[in-house]
Amino acid sequence: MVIFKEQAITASDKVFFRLRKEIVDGVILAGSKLSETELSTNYAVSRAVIREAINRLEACHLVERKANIGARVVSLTPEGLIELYQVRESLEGMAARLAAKNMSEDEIADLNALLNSQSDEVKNAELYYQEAGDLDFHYRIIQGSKNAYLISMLVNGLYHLVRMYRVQLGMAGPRVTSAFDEHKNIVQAISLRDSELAEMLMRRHIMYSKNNIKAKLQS
Amino acid sequence: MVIFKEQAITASDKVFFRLRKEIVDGVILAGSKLSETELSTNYAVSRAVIREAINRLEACHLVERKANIGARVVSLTPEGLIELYQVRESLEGMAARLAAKNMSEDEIADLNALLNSQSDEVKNAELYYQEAGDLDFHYRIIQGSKNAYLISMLVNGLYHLVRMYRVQLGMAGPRVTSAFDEHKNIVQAISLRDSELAEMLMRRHIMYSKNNIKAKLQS
DNA sequence: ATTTTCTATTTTGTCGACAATCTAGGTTCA
DNA sequence: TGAACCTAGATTGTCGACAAAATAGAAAAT
Repeated sequence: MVIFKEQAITASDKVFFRLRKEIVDGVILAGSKLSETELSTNYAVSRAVIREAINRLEACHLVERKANIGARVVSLTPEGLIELYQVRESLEGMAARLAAKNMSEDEIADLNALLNSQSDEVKNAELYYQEAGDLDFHYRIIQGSKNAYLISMLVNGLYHLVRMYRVQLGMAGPRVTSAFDEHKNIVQAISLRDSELAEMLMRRHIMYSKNNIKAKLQS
Repeated sequence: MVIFKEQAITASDKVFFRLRKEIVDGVILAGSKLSETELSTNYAVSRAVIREAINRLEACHLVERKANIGARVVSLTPEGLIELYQVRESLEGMAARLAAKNMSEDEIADLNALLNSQSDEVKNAELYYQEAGDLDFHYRIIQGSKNAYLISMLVNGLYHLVRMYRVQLGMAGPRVTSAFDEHKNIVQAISLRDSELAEMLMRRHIMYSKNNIKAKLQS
């Protein structure tokens, strides 16, 4: 299990993490207004740290802010989802390409081990896979790219939005096993250091995932 | 000429734009420390707006901040340049693909007109092209993708860093004419609505550009 | 009745001051 | 001599208050 631990140092960090979690999980509703004064009283902290947290949330596209008016949690739309996955396809495709070049043999071995352990879960139909397992897989590829911008944009930026769509649209679909097979093929391409293939497979994988979630959205 | 006008509403906006410009242009040296108190006295503004501006600069990867320590302007390295162009290749490739699908006929006509006007400049060897003309071309493709995330990440995020590398490495190379031809081919692919080709050509174009700037870096 | 204008209230933007943390320099101890 | 430890100074983080702008509601005009 890849441990991606963000440690909160300042009060602003804590509030940022907390707000982000509540937005992703839908505790704070999509589209709702974020009042600085209200949050500062609720969280027992000054408005300055609330403002800083909101600014950071804006930077990862979780809230939209207008000058002199305020900040709102983004609302989830079919168009937004498609645009998000287009960017994912592009960035994670590149990540897979770079991972095939830059991952160490040890990291690749770990990735294979992860897949094997997940294989059992899939056989036992533990739906747990979709949520955490899928994220874990993608995180490792992204980290394996060794590209700081890529990692930052995806991990700190877009992935929370991806999770927000998933959580709030209630993803527990029947795509578990097929996604697992796609993961296996991607890892194989990386093991062979075939960067072209790795990129192509990853792009397809995300495309399928987009189609799946899109279908859910229309139902 | 595409007008991409950002209007400053708050004091924080003004300081952000100004700091960003000075960093990109090298007025504030790469790697140097940004002291909040010093900046607040120099710019005759409170520390709060300086902090907010610095946070925004961090979001577009122009400065790096450490808690309780401070913020430094990023330093330019060969590795950073390569990683930056890898992301550009990925994102702008996707932008070209989407532009081929989503640009209106009018927008494509404008793009062709832009290229024709630039053609004269290139013949007359007005080096002006490289700086503004190239940016203008790429901006239009990005906007033509109609993907809000893509636009935001590139225009608000990475492009200032790209310009920082260009400016501070003194780009005025002999790549003007060949880049122009590559632009022409990309536009042609877009005109034919051939999204696959448009993406591929854009990726190659950025790869060549990377190799060019990398060669400069080593000289 | 509808629209416009004005006013009161609320919300965001900015400021200066205080608290917490880090940095640098010197001192003490082995 | 060198390393660990303290102390003073400077820097960042946080706070509460004021200024400026936007919103909502009532009053006035058509």
